[in-house]
Amino acid sequence: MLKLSKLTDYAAVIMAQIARDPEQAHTAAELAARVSLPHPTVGKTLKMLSRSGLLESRRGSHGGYVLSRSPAEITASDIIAAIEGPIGMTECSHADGDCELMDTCGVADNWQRVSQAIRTLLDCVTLAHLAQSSPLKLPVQLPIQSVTLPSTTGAVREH
Amino acid sequence: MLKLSKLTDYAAVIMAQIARDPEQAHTAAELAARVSLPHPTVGKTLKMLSRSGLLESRRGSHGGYVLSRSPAEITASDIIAAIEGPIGMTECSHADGDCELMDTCGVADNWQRVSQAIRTLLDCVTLAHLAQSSPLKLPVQLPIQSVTLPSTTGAVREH
DNA sequence: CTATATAGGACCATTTTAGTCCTCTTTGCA
DNA sequence: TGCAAAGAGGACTAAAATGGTCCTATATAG
Repeated sequence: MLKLSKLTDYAAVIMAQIARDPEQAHTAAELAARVSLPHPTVGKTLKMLSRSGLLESRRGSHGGYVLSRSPAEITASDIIAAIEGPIGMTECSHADGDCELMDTCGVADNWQRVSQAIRTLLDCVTLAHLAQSSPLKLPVQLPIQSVTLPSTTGAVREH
Repeated sequence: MLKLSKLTDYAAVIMAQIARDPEQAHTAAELAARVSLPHPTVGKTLKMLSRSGLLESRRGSHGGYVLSRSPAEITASDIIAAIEGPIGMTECSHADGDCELMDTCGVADNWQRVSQAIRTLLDCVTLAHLAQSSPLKLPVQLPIQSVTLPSTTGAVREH
């Protein structure tokens, strides 16, 4: 499924909420209510986002969370990485992994390129994009079909 | 991590093996040896690939598996979907999902577009690409930076 | 008829994930 | 100065997904 974990999903929703009202500090309780999710869970998510430097927190009464950068400077990659760690499709895709199948694998290199492409794609999607409702137009949608891939007879196949 | 499951990983490696010698039928035992993975696991993976129509199987002695189409006509999407089901980053990304957060979410639409972009990307990568060792050049790598995104001040951010 | 394959599914162990809770610290304000 | 409102950190548990094995049935070649 190549799916995000639930927490990552929550994180995106929460970040978008904050992004829509970036001036004020938001408490976990407030966000939990807005997003209809249990307080402890939202709290946990916020802590993770904060630890990764995507949010700044202020403790004590009148505390809460604020974005640490503008929504246009926070990417989908950032959010995903904050919750799930480095983005990569395979074990070996974030270096120094000691996959014992290296020899027999024969696929690693190209998987890594695919991983890289996905990362690049996610780097292009900002929180500002996610938060707004207007359609986000991604570069891969049409142009990709016309790009020349390294020839392997037939190559691109349309769906 | 946005990671493939181990089985999907195996599937890719196994498919690549077969693709490199597409004329012959390959048995689970043979492939297991080539790929240094336990026979039962390889068997299970092959069954899944076969059930999804990516491989044809022949039973009985001298049986085994063959690709059901040419390597250029089998995509990374196909392989992933065979093992993990439909590709999508979020619950709601493959329609009819009844996510109760629909209202409060406000992010769904754009996530779906991102999912779609990834799908498209994976549709462009064929088994032929994966199996060969020469570098696969994907369209998103450089061009994306120069593409105009729907304006949200600043938009693309480089890493 | 027998040896060699796959088909299908049951089953279990392990890991990952989600979610909760408790205690400690910081901060604003009466 | 003391209290209430917040976050920080981490321990813990329950549930689900994953990986892996095994068993029985079926097909096929010789």
